[in-house]
Amino acid sequence: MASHGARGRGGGRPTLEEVAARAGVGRGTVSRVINGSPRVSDATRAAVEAAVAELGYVPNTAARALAANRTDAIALVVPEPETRFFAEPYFSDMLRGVGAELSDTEMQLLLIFAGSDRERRRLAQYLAAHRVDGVLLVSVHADDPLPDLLSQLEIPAVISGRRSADETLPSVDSDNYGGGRAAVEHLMARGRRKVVHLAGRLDVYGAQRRVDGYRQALLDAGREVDDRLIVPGDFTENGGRRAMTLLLERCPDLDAVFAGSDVMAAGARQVLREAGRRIPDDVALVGYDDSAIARHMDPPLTSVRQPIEEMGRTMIDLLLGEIADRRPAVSRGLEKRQLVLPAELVVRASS
Amino acid sequence: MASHGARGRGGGRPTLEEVAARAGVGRGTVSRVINGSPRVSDATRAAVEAAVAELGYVPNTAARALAANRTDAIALVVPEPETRFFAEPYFSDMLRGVGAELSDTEMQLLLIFAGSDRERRRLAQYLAAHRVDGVLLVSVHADDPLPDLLSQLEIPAVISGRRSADETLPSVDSDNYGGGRAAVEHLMARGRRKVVHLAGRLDVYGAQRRVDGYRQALLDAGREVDDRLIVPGDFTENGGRRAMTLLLERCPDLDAVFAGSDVMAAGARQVLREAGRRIPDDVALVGYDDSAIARHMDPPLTSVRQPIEEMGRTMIDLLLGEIADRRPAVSRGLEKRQLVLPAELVVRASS
DNA sequence: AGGTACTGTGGGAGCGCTCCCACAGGTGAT
DNA sequence: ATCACCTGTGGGAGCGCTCCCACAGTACCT
Repeated sequence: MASHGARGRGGGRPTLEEVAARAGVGRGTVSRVINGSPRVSDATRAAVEAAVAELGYVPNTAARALAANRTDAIALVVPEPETRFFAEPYFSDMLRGVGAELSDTEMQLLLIFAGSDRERRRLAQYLAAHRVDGVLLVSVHADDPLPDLLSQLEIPAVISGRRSADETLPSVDSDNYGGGRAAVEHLMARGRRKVVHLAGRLDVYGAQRRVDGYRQALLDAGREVDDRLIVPGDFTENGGRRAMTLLLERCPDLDAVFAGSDVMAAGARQVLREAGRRIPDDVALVGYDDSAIARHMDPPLTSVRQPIEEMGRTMIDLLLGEIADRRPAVSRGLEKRQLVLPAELVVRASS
Repeated sequence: MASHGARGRGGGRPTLEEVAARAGVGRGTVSRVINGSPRVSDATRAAVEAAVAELGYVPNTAARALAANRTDAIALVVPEPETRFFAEPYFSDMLRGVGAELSDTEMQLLLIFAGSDRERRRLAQYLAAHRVDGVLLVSVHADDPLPDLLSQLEIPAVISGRRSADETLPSVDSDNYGGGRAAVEHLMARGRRKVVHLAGRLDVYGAQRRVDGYRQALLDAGREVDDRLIVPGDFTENGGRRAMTLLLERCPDLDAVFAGSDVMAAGARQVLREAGRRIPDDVALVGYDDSAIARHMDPPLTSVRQPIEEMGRTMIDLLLGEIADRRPAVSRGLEKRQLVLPAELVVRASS
């Protein structure tokens, strides 16, 4: 005459034990049903599921984490201040891909910013406490200590892009080389004779690869590569302006510019306008990233699109694999752990 | 002769027990030191802290959560699709305030989107599992079932804004009434004779309060309020255009418009331009939100600023209080649980 | 001297799971 | 019939903490 129906007395949540009692089975059996083990007869499974439904049972995550030594959570770590995170579509696209791929899973996603030193210290503490099963690291700089910290703590991790040609961590990159090639081949196919390259920061691996693509496209077409026509910007609008100015000086008869980012292309466009060059009539312009800037530029900018959302999805796949691999003490050896996804040229009016 | 120095054998992390052994004290004492209990002598505390440092001890969160029945995590729930989250400065400001206030704490912040039905079901499951100690609910609609779910699960929660005049949940709102008043008083002080109001959706409590402020400012100045000069838009640019058109019809000699949001003000501006009214010469215009739109409008828009970042900080304060209150079985009664922060008029060239 | 009341400390019990060993009962080979 | 070997099941042990009771030691009152 005390309690009544669903959940026992005291407002506490039902436990495995209570479900077991209700279903007339043992604790182990309920656990097996909850975790989808095949070693349960259909009749028993049905009985347990009924009891779960009646009691409104929800597993206690903390207890599970303690007993099984896993958290069912992964972190998306953004080593940038929040402002950049909100400003750049890169991150929201990535987040969408990650979220989509994760929604089929029981895994929980945590978003962690590590822009300031203080935040980084917190993060280190957090990782040391093993509060996540794995980490997704986006936008890593070549000298970032985070990747090393992660492997030292033996926490599964996947990075977007890569730090160098011989990246050791599992990674998902886009084909910067192919993207660069495609941009330049497109410009040549449009009949452009003098294609110059406004490069990104050359200490960023991806930017370097775009340069390689630029080079190879010219060579394959039997043209010469003039290193003086490859001028690095710093990924900013101002850098794009400076580099473009230099390029115009060095090569007044250029008729095509391949820029390593849309933002730099925007800077270049201003300089070209001021120099009286019409786009695309006098000079064709191609950017990189296919960001909002590209679509809203006047004229709309041809740009190389990276499949960021898909990269996010792929990173999750890789990471879940890494996590699964580490559960039994067998490492199934190194499979494909560095993936490269294709980039795609989006042609608009600027070329 | 087996292991060496920091952390024992087997790569496992050190436990409380090991720290206790190392420091030559009992388990309970170490726990007390870790949790900052004052009931420990200075000498003992120092010994324990040394052992902690030597072993690189980090508490196991899962064990703590299981034993103490808390998670040290709170969730920021955004009942919107991710796109809106990234598009509106409101959320990033809020997140900044929340993050700042939380960084002094051990609390972890989770960001959860609940835009789609699917995401909502996941969230419900998540909350039922009590995976967070508390919830911050931003941008709640009047008919949202989430607040009720939270109180049913007895999870501490704080909402931004409020659903009605008699909001039951702890909440942090900004002074929409005062903001509306300030806008209108400012327009009258500038010598405007005919101030009309382009209102927001009237089923949104905050929008309603802005109308109240508009009314009262006029009444206090001894003017009449004509309800036909209060036209609701729907917070969109188009809605602003439609409402403005109507207002011009009803009151051709208006010389000031108070709009319930910057976006609607932008729509109103277009209609005014097309009607040949100059801003601010013929018509003064004031918006609400002080968003990026306001700063970039031509002319820059006078607007009412809400202290969103501070609202975020305050929400955390309230929530942490709620959580703390629920730990001992004493409810210290209802204190100030519905806070209202002042709004501030930012004057620019449009008025 | 005995009482009362603190402070500081040790360690048992228990949080709700998972893991795994033990074992019953069935099945098919020898 | 005997053995080997499955499938399905129960339940003990233990994950690493917190909570709390017990108790030694000291201090200060009567």
